[in-house]
Amino acid sequence: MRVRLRDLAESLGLSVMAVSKALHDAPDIGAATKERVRAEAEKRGYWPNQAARSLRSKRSGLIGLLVPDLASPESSGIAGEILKSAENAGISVMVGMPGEKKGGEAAQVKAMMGRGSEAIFILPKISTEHRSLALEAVTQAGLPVIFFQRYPADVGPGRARVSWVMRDMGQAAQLALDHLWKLGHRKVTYLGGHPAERSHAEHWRAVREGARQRGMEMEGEPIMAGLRPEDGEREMEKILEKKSKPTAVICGNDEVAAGVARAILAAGSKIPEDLGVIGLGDGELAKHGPVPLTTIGFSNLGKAGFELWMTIREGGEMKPRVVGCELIDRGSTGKPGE
Amino acid sequence: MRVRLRDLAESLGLSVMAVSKALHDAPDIGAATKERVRAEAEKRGYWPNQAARSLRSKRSGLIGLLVPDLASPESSGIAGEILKSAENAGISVMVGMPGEKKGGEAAQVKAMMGRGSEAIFILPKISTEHRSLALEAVTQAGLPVIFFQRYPADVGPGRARVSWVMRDMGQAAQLALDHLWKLGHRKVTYLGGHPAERSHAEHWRAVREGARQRGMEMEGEPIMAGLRPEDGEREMEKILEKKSKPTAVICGNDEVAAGVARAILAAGSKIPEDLGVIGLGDGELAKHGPVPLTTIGFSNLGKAGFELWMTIREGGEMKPRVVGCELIDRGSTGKPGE
DNA sequence: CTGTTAGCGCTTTCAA
DNA sequence: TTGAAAGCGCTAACAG
Repeated sequence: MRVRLRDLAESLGLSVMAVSKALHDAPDIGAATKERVRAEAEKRGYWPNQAARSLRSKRSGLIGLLVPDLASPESSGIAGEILKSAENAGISVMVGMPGEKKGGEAAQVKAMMGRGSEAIFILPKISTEHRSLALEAVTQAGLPVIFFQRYPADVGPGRARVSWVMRDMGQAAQLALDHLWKLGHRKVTYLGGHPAERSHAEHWRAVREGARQRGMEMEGEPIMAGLRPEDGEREMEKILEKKSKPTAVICGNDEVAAGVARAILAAGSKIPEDLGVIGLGDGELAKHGPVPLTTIGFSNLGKAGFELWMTIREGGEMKPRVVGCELIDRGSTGKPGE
Repeated sequence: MRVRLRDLAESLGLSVMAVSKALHDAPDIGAATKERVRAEAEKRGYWPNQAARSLRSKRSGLIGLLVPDLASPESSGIAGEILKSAENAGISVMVGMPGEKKGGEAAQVKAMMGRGSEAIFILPKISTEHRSLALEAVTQAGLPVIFFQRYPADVGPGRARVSWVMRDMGQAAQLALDHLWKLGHRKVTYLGGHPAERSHAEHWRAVREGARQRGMEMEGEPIMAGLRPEDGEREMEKILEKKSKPTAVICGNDEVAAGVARAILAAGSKIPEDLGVIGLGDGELAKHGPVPLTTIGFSNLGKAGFELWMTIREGGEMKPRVVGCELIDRGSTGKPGE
């Protein structure tokens, strides 16, 4: 932290205020002066002390982002989208990854608010129960909160300054079913995720409804046994031992689908000839896992959330948003029994 | 930003200073007073304004982290390790992901310094040429910089306040070669990454040297054609068309190895019976890619870097560090020709 | 068009 | 063991 406004002011023979205004391109400063100031600032390598700035003014140009981890493609993907949007808008981001330590989330949120964050973005963990503590502190302080992908059960649209962006799981289900239906599949199994997880429950429900409407048979109960590849692998092994088998498996995410694919190949069956697999998310494993996966890709959730906040910041509405999706055919689905 | 020290002071009938000291557990405040202050702070939900604090004191408890992206398992992994270490130490982290925009890096670094960052952590992009600009600004400000994984060519240990943590690529090469040698492989191919990339060049060099020492034959030129799965896939297809083939392929990272594995399977060959594959990094694709990969796992680089900084912060040396590795056998290697 | 005054919330320094 | 004074670098509000 070297050069201050005062240093510039002194060497230019101006007041601190004039320099500040010039750098902010205020309308009441002469063009010639502005130019002189800018040149000097450039020459001496000035950059503003944001701590001092946000102590004084309301806008800090800083947001806080809470992530559960960065290992899963889901969270690192969304986090990356947010960081990119933030850079384009000239906004800085503090990132916190609270561990299991009790009160860790609240502590991180307080640190973010203490540094002047204008909003808190939260990528919740799957279990969203104990979220409320952190949320309490934030909303009490009057900061807007944006949730991504899921949100705790106890917040409703009535709650002050809380909003969220979600993926359209209903559309995702329809796309998958349409695709399979057109190929000729009439019997499918659902292999999903965490039942307490609203978006996954919704996905499953939409698949079941959509299948019923089309007159498609759902083989077996929905299997909600986790979202990791090993979960998919384990459950698929069980399915393969049964007499009655589906012709395709709709998965709750790409990781489960990767595990499913591995189990199918390990059993000596072929994809898509013997069994079709369809993922969700278009992540790394959909492209480079056991087989290239037909999957559902969503449009940019992080960007949508960031834009939602920008709207709110300018006084706009807090209405939650839903982003759409498209089917990406990589050949892990085909006509059944071919 | 609600309750201030002043508010606490007023309701407790103390001075602002007494409250500040009590919360900092200063030695010159009575135990009873401390307790009263803490209780009140808790009750009213006080948390400090860090902007004001770092305006006054030297230690801000904030660091800046620059990442090239979060999509690759490499960068998101290290970033996650850093965030976790930071949480444990009660340090906040600003994260920037500069895009291609010119001057983006420098701008982000300035924003970090402007908010009082005590250090800048950099996960460089593969091409480290134009790094110097950002670096210039930081070192000029006297902040320590820690590089992860690679560092620009123009910084040496002589340079003030710059250090780095690296992976021991030599050891990684030795582990891979030992493993293959013991299994009976006598002819291997190297399929690596970016030649301008110091650590990958070093890996390749160590593999070549190690092979020579053991009397192992290197089949073909080292192939440095990229680090993505599609690069590995494409190059492996070429190798498979040749007459003279190796019995195992040593890859520059897990992603390349995943591509290699896919090409081998696509050609109808078996892993490890027809061809062994060995990765590097123990990432997601090593566990859940086309086949489970035998690979080299490194110990926690992010943590090592964070600890290096903590040492420096307490006045310790800036000596760069190197972290070790171990072989993880997941069965993509076996006896040749079996 | 440019400058002055005041003060954001905290901590450093020094006095009581 | 506690408190008063001063000021970190910046900007809102108002004068000139």
